[in-house]
Amino acid sequence: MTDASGAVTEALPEPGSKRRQIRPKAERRQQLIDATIRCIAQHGLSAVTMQMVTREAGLSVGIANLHFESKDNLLKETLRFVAEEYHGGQIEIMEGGDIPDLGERLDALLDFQLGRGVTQRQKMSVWFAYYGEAGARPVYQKIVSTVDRLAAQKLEALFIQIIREGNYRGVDARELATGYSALIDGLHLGLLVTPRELSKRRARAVARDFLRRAFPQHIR
Amino acid sequence: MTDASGAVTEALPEPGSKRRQIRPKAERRQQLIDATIRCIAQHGLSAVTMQMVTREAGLSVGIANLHFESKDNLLKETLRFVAEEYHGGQIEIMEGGDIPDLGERLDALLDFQLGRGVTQRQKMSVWFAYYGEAGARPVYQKIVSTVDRLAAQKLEALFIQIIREGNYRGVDARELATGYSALIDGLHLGLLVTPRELSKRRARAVARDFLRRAFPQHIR
DNA sequence: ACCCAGAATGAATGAATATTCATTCTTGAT
DNA sequence: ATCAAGAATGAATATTCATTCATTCTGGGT
Repeated sequence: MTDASGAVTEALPEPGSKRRQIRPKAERRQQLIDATIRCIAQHGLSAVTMQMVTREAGLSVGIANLHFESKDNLLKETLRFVAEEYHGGQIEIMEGGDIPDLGERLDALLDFQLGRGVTQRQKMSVWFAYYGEAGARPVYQKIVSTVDRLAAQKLEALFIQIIREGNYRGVDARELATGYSALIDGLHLGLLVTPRELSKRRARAVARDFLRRAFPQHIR
Repeated sequence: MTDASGAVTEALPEPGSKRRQIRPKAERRQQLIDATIRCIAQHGLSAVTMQMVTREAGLSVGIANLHFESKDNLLKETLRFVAEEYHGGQIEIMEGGDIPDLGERLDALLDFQLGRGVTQRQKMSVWFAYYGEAGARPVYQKIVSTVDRLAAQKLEALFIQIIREGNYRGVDARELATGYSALIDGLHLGLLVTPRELSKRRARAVARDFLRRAFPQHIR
């Protein structure tokens, strides 16, 4: 620390800084997972290399195998993170202690699912990159299924409440929940693959229409 | 050909046969594309190698670069084939000279989309493997968009006919078409990633429900 | 002031893989 | 029979990449 400017360089590691920083394991893991997400989004899952990820994270190659045992494991943990972030967010809204009105809660859910946070190309890319491999990799299926099932149950429970409150007839909560989830997934897909044909705005309109047709008293 | 059984071995190349067969270019290309589809379905896009594909096709490694210039190109052509097969099939049904009744035509479409042909894990796997990479690969986006747009137009046209025939009110054909397509994509995804939660049977019920809610006179 | 546990580095290693091309083989025409 | 065109082969090559590990560095504890 013979730096003329003194101790100011301590807090933030400057961009060009080559100084070796020692940080706790948990922090490095997250840093690497974040870098992995960006790499997958930009280059595609099949093009991601360890060198790429560690460079993106501003770290050396060896570190990835220090904190995760292997590339395989890093990819697995990255999927787990994205899956939990997405489904966790949904579940929190659906349990929704902070939004008593059921119609508003539905709207908040829609906002989360097709709003800025999730719809960012980055996250969508990652999501579908893994889906693409899921057919051949049971590990990925398992990670997604686990969180998926819980979210599906919460959605069904919410729909049951709404059906009771609105006294809707001839509507099966379970079937509707399956349909709504599939619709959202399909819209994400459209936003990712054919962004020219499907704007975020229109995607929200389509999803809202689906809900309005099922629960006319609750939506709009 | 000193084979005791005579000239019978001529027609079909037997499984264990090492005899070099010369076939026209178009046939070999298709053979390689078919093998690629099977490999992607079984091992995932990112694990597919040229050796794997050519072995699956029962051919030598050099041949892939003879008929396609590169692995990249083989993958591109495989996507084009799958996309055209899927969307081509849909479009044929939607134009449907052979099915005059519009409700029946919708049913036929649904059959095709969630029936045995398309829903086979193989085809779905391939489909979504590419979707996963599409975020990072404009080439894939372009191939899919091209056929997708045409299918979307045909679907919209069909819905317009149905809306007119049924005199349905407050229904936007374009929006409904977007929603239906997204729903089908989402259901395919569910069948692929969480087959335990979503049976083919239930997927069809969900899609049918969507259509019935929009066009009650035409569906069931 | 000194130490050392363990965090971080990156050159080296070895395995995997796309692509090439000299050679061999097949087929249909002559 | 013979031949030429071009289809098919697969050993060899060059590259890319995950993983290892001997070494260096950091920062909190004493």
